[in-house]
Parts: sequence; C-alpha cells; structure tokens
Amino acid sequence: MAVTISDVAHAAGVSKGAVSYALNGQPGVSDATRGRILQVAKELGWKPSLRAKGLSSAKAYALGLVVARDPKLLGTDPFFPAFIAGIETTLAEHDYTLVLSVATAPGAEERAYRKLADGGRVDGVILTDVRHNDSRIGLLRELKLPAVTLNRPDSDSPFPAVSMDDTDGITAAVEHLLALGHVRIGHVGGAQEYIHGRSRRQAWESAMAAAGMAADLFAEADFTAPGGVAATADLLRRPDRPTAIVYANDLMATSGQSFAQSQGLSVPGDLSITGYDNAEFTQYLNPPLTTIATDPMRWGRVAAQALLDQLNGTHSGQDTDLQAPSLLVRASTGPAPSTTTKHATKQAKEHTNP
Amino acid sequence: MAVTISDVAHAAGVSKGAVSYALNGQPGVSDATRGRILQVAKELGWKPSLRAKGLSSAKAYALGLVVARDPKLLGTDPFFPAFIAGIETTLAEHDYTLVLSVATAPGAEERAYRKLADGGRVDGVILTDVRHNDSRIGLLRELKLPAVTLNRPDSDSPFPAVSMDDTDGITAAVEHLLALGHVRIGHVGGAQEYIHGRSRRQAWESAMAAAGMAADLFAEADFTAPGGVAATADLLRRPDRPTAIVYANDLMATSGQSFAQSQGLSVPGDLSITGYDNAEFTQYLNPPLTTIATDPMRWGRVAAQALLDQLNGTHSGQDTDLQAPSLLVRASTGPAPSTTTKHATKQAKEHTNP
DNA sequence: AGAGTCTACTGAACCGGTTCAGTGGCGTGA
DNA sequence: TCACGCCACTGAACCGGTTCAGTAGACTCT
Repeated sequence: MAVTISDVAHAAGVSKGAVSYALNGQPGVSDATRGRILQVAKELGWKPSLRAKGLSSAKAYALGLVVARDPKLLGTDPFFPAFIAGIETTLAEHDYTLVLSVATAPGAEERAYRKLADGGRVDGVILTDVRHNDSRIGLLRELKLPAVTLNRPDSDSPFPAVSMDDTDGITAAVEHLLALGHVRIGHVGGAQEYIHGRSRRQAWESAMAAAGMAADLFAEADFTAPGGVAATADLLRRPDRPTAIVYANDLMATSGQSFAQSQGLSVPGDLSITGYDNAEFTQYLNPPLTTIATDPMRWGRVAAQALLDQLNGTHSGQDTDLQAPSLLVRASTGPAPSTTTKHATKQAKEHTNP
Repeated sequence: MAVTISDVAHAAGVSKGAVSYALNGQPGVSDATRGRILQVAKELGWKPSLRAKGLSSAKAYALGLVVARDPKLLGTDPFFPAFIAGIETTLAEHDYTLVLSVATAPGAEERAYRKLADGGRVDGVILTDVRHNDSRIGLLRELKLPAVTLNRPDSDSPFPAVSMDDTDGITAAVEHLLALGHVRIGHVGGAQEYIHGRSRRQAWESAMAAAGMAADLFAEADFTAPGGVAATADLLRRPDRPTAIVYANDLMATSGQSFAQSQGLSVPGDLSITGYDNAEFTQYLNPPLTTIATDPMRWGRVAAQALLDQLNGTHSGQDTDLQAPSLLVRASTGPAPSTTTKHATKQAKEHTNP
C-alpha cells in the first residue's frame, strides 16, 4: 500500500490523471505514454487502492450474501458451499469480492442486510432461500440495494430472478416410483414458508394428480434431520402408510431412512426413499440414496453474473432459467412391496431381505 | 448514501470535524453539542460511508477467509459453515464484515490472498487448513497482511495461533477401542500435507505405542469420501486386517463404513469405526457413527476475536488454546470380534448379527 | 489586570483515486 | 500563412470521511 498513483505519476513524469487514464484503458493518452506508464506502474508494483477507487467511483466492488440458517443445518447442506464457489468463479474474473454474512439469531437477518447496505459495503446482494411473501424484498427496495433472487418470489419483486426449476426433478421422482408400482407415495416437505418448500410439494401433488392418485400423505418438516424423523414417523403411523416417500431434501431423506430402518423397515424393500440435492454423503448411505442432482455451483456462477450485469446496466431484465436438475436413481428406491409384506412393520426385526 | 457528514454538519450548524468527533465519542465537543449533533444525524438518517472512512483511516473494516477446497468436499464438510458462523458472531459486534474467497483451481489460492491484500480489501485474514511447511505464511508476510492461524504451523510463523488440540480426541477414540478389546486398530489418515492430518496420525501412533501395540495399520487418504473408500479397502486387504479403524474425519469414516458393509462386514460386529467432526448426518447413519465432537463455531468466534485484537494492537501475542473436543460414543463401535469371527469376511454375506 | 490554561470548536489538509475543464502544440485545409 | 480542430495531457475539484493546527472565549491564578 506504499506506492500510490502519485508515485507512479511522478516516476513516469506525468500527472495523476494520465496514470488513471492509462490504467483504465481510457482515451486521453497516447499509446507510447500509456505503455510507459503501465511499465513504470509494474516496476513500482503499484496496486490501485480499492478504497480510494471505491470512494470516488461510489462502488464497493463487492457483492453480498446473507445466509439465514442455523449453522447446524448449514453444516450439512451441500448447497451453500458449492453455490458460493460458483459465485467466486464469476467474481474472480471481475475484480469483485464476496461479503458473506451468516445470520442465525432472529432479527439478525434484517440487521445483516442493513449493515451491508448502510456503509455501502456491497453493491448488490443475492437473495437465497426466498420465502412466501418475502419481507426482504421490501427491505432491499427500501435500502435501494440491487439484487438478484434465486427463483422468482411469489410476491411482487422488481429484481431479476435466476431460477432452477425443481418441479421436473420431483415429478421425475414420483414417476419413477409410480413405474416401480408404488401407489401410496408420501411427501416430507420442507418448511412451506420457503417457496422451494412449496414448489416441491406442489410438484409432488401435481404428479400424483396426473397419475390419478391422492396426494394425502404429506407431512411438513423444516429441512432439518430431526424434522425429517418426526415427519417420517408421522407418515409411517398413518393407517395406510406410504410405501415410498419423496423428501424435499437429502438431509431429511437421510434421517427419515435411518428412522424407518430403526423401526425395522427395509429400504427399499418396505419403503422407497428419494432425496433432493445429491449431497455427496448420500451415495455412501446404506442403501445409497436416490436423489435429484442439482447444480448449485452453476447457479452461483449465473446468479453472480446476473447481478454484475445489473450493476453494469447490461442486464436484460429478463429472468434466467437454468436447466432443471434430474433424477439420480440409486438403491434406496425399489419395487413396491407386494401386499403380503404390507404389514411387515411388526416382524421386521427378523426380516432381512425381501 | 445521500446524506453525508457535511449535510449533518450544516444542519447542526457545526463543522464537519465536530460531527466526526461527536460520532466517534472523541473529546473536542461539549456534551450538549454532541447530543445535538447525534440527534440531527439520527433525524437525517445519516450512515457514515464505510468507503470514506476506510480511505482516511486506512482500514478496510473487513476480515478475509480463503477456503481452498474442492467445492464437492466443502459441501459435505460441516466445519466451514459453522466456523464461519462463529466468525460472524464476533464480527457482528464490531462493525467488520467477512470477505470470503473460495479457491478451487491450483494457483487460485495465492491469487486470492493477493487479491485481498492488494487493493486493501481486508485488514487481516484467518488461515485455516494449515499445511506442512505452509507457503502461505511467507506469502502473508510478504503481503504484510496480519493473520491468525488455526493451530500452530510446523514452520516458523509470526502469527498468533488459535488452537484446538486433536490429540485428546483421537487418543480417547483409541483408548475406547482398546477398552473394547481391539488390538488391531487401524488409522485412515487425512492428507499428511495438512498438519491436522499429521497430528491425528501421530496421536493414533502414540496411543497405540502407549498401549504397547504396533501402529502399522495406516493408510493415507485425502479427507474425501472416495479416498476413505480406497484407504479402507487397502486396510481390509491386509493379511491381519484391523478390527477397528480410526478415521481422521467423518466423511472418510462414512464412506469407509459403507464400503465395509458392502463387503459384507458388519459394523461394529466385524469392524468398529470412529470418525472426527461430528457432522450432523453421522448420527443418522446405520449404525450411527462414534465420532469426536468438535466445536468449529467457537473456534471461529475466538479466531476472529484474536485477529481483531491483533489489529487493535491489544493482542497478547500468546497463542490461544481452546478446549479439546471429546469422544462421542455411538453405535459404530463395539467389542472386538472373537477370534472365531476373525475370517468373517468371506462368509459375511450370510452373516447378520454376531 | 495581565498572563496563562483549558475547553470547544473551526478550517484546511489529507487519504488515493476519478473526472472534467482548460491548455499548448501540432497537423490540416483554404 | 492563418484559422481551426484535434490530440495529449495537466491541474484542480471532488468523493466523504479523519485529524491536526489554530483560535476565540471563558476561567483561573497571582
């Protein structure tokens, strides 16, 4: 930080302005002078101060991401790390950085957005985990903070969205189970407060309806492992318990599968299970989990680019639709049990393989 | 960003300097004037610009964290999210933010540190995943970037360390297995390039030596799931295969356990397994994993505080030692198999419970 | 009463860039 | 040859804070 633009200007025998023009590829200096200035700058090891640059150009050269999740849950969710890695691949090409906030306590989320906006720490934010009637949209509007949302909010939003449809994946999972002969296919949903919790549920409902089946085996959970256990227990207690359950994420599927097995059910013998996300550990479960392989890295890359475009004013204003993730069949799904094994629950401790 | 310090000064009928003094609680203004200034500032909704502040005070008001891991691995590692959440709890109290970089490609890591240092984007960094003879230490020195390391590097480092001993946990795991009658206790180590890979291996060796046992059943892996499979396969192929394996992290333990089961081994009947980290999903495995419960959130909190102290000049210069994580016994460990089941491998397909 | 001290405040310089109006020199056309 | 336009560059203002030297006025002390 020792060498400044003035040092370079002096060493090259020109004014500060000339150096600025030379560095930024703007007209106003001859090629010869430009070359000399760049040469001198290089020799002196000049790195323009981001702070000074930011002050005069009123930019922060940073994007913000506020993650409002319980760190416990965060730790097991494969989404964010990969998503963030995707953001970085885009930012690495433009000299922007990512400012990350983790807001766990209630109220901390709004404070985090205000903190990012107030001092002008970031030029825009990426909004994840969009909720039903998400209050953050109004907040960001108030703060005049440009944003991009992951999926289109169900309330009015002025921000471009980068969407990755989750309908196709869930539909494919249901159809896969139907093809295996399942009829009673349940759904353990994520918190319905989230639009991805809702859309996955709706996809399950629609797919069931399309097959002429009732979509009554629903239990709402919260995307967490204990929630998955509770919801699974709920479904398995029902008089006509499901022979297959479509979970809204891998973590619930994992804990649900584990719970079902602890109750003496064989997976997939008695119960087929599908997850969502394709967390790496799911292929090491017993049995490995059939799941839906999303591409959070790509999502991050595209979302960051969309936000940068918006900041540059080069964004089309259109929403971006990413390719829908597809079903990855592994061993946690199998043929529906024949009716004779329907009451297997009680004897299942002695039961090994169907 | 509309209202500036000049607006406030004008509205309060004082100079810019007075406003600055009033806001920062510095002497130079009477209590009455200070009150009036603060009042006016509040009414106008003035938020001092971080950029301007940073320029004149030569601070970035941000800390940096560079994560150099494969995003796939990152996605399953519970460490970082919780660690970052811990950093945030500290930063939330001081108006600092966290700048996160994910460096996946080779060479990207050094570039990331340079990027953070060059423009003066951060005031200091937290160094995680310290390696043997870590080149980053020299790099940070060259960049004159203050830092804190997680655990004390094995090369000369001028930076304070915040350490969480992993010897105790591994020792406890080995002793737990010894108490269960195991003799051939193997270790699947993380990449020995990392000092935590080394220290865990050494802890295992020492604990074995202390019990008078040979520590020859070692296989090096890389902290990834496929690596865990390969190392496990290696150990199980050995003539005197282990009856218990201590893994250097949960991900390898998970995949190792899954692999062993796929080979027909019962866990813990034929093979006991311990992990490290206490990732949330490990309690939903079959069987749930015996592991070592670390506290990455606390680690993050303390490390961030240590770095801030260092920036303020209030750091003692002493390393900080956090409480060592302890063993969490679950069902993946059990009594050593009797000698009759020693060759269980071949017949294991027919083998259910011991 | 005069000197000295202290408090409360002002004005200006400064941080390190960007940007704009202004200027000098050169080439061109009539 | 002179007027004109254009290019290349300079100097200064500016972004919004911090900080320091300087000063006016009140108070104390002898």
